[in-house]
Amino acid sequence: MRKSTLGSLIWLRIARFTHQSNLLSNEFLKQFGITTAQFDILNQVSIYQPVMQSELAAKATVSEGGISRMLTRLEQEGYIQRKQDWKTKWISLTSKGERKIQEVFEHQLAFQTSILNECLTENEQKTLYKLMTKLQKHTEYKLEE
Amino acid sequence: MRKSTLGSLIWLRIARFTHQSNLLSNEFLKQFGITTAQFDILNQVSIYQPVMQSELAAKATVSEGGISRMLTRLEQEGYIQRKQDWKTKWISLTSKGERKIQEVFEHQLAFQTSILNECLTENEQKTLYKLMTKLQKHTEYKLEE
DNA sequence: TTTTATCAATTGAGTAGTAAAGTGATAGTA
DNA sequence: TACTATCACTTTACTACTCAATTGATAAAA
Repeated sequence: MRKSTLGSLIWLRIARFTHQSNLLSNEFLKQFGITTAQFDILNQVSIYQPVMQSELAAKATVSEGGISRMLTRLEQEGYIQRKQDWKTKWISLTSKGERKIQEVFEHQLAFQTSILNECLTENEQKTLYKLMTKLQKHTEYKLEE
Repeated sequence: MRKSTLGSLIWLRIARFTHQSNLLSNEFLKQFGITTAQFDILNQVSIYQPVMQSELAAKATVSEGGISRMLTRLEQEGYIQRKQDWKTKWISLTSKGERKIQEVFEHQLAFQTSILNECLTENEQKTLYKLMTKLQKHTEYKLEE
């Protein structure tokens, strides 16, 4: 039918996993009234706050337009605040956002950990982590070119 | 700061890789006048044609509403055709779609293969493929529950 | 001083994903 | 015959992503 290479098969597997895990994650996060994308942004903010929008966009590998709109929504819902300082808006979590991210993070962690533990041994996980790190760093480098 | 498990770190790595590889793929596919999502659908159609919409949605793990709109666009651009047979629409590629998918597939294959080859040895790729397959099959099973 | 460049953020148009409600034809049942 | 269920698909309303054009303020140059 159609010839493939090991590389393209890996690519396909990862794509499938990601798609499916996103469905699972979204379903899981629904109980917290938050989407996967929103969780990612809140998580980044909690790590780097106070952070300017453009920097946050780069950290989350999202376009500036995208971050602008997401933050507008997150601000409306009271999870983050934007402090305008000259032309820069400094983003940080509100206490509501702080509480939300803490709560979700605990559950999310348990959820992801259990899925991995259910199908891979600790050694396998170590190997997978090592290989995925190599691969991810490489695409990161490719993107910067 | 924030505690993590091996499982959650793997999850994060894969998410990052996927996000970045999507950016790369989209950029790459732009020269063929097609998006990543469209390529995925055309690829599935080429494998399973003639296929009904709902089945295609399941194969691509996309909602029925989503597939409906995507197919409308792909039909407008002349890549696929929908033949109504009672209440079912049978999807297949036009010759234009057939040519496009062939052309893109060759390049896409070379592109993905080279990225993997640039950072992992053949043995590492074999291991990664094995581990990712385990993980993906597991989430697939989880989704069906 | 006025003009121009630059920079951070926003906005507009387009694609893509979801859930949920709506369509329209057929099949089964009262 | 009429009523209801079901099924495949479409539509609507929403979030989220892209790129490209725009805004608005300040810094640098004429």
